[in-house]
Amino acid sequence: MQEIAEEAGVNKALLHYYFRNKSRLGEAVFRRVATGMFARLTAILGGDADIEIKVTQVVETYLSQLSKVPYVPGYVLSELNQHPERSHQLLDIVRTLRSNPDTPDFLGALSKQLTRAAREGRIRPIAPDQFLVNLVSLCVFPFAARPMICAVLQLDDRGYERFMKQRAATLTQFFLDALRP
Amino acid sequence: MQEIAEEAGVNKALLHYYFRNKSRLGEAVFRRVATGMFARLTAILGGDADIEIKVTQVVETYLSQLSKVPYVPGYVLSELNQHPERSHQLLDIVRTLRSNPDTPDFLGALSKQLTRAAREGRIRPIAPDQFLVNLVSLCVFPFAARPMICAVLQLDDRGYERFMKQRAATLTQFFLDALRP
DNA sequence: TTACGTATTAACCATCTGGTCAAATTGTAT
DNA sequence: ATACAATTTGACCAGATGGTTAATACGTAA
Repeated sequence: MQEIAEEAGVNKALLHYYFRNKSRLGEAVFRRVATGMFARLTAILGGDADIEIKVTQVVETYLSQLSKVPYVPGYVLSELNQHPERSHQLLDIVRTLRSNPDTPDFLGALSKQLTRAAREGRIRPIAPDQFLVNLVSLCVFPFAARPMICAVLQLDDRGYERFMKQRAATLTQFFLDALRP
Repeated sequence: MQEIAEEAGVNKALLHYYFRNKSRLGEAVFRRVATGMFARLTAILGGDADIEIKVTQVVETYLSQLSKVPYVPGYVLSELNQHPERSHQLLDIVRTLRSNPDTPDFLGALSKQLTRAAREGRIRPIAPDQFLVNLVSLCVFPFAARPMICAVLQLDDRGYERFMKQRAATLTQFFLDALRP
């Protein structure tokens, strides 16, 4: 709390005045960050664009958005793994996202879209859950695991940057290739 | 330290006797866990099996191995994101893995294998870095992000279990489909 | 100006935490 | 049995940490 107060140029007691205690402050931060991380995803997937368009948009949005706040995935994952109560909060966030904007049931919409496209022979059949997790894994993991990737691939900062640039150029095609019938 | 000592059924001072201080203890734990996480990966990828076989083996090995210690990815990622010094340690671990066993330069081997298979028209061309990160993302992320997945997909423990079972049955094919020429 | 609610701070407290040390216990070679 | 090193412990300490409170500064409507 002391550290945070200093960083904010403010007295420690003021933090308690606004957030009551440390765990509530942590909750508020998590809520804000996690919401930002999921908002655009559900918005895109809940829309009515073609599945190929959606994939393209998700990849581009995530890679460019997270490039600006690369610490987000690592933070959210750490938080989720270390404080079980965050799971409930995330559930709440997802529920809010689902009701508030114009994305009533993005998972249901996605599901129908996938089965229809498969029936028409435009893509291979795939369970919507697996589709979603595959897509998000490929986009988010490289940010959360940056130090791991740099170590294994022996990249410095510039090397990682190059790697991510190449990724932005190839990931969409990779994913769509996997869906090809 | 107190908590750890109790869990180990031992006096707190004994931990300091063996590990000197908390950060060294953390280092030792990280070293052991991270080594276990990467050993099999480099062993498989450094071998001389066909690329399709390697993919199959990595997926199967990771999904079954991590199912037994599902906290590992989350722990390693958290550790890496919160303590920058872990990056150096991981680099050290990777270096050790690379020299000790019979996997001298698994990345170079993989690279040659991929370009050759692409030249022969057996797979699409793909950069080895992207290949590796794609594969690991798809395997590891679902463990690290379990709470996230459960929240978004609204799964309870049994639902997650079903999801991972289905994943084990479909992931290899998904990845190989992406490589199809 | 006064009055009053909001915002902000300094000082303080209880507790927790990592770490140390001297003493005690155990193992073992002679 | 003795000597000596390795192991294990209880007691203690200094500093850090989350949290509280009473007092002060600030904005603003009457």
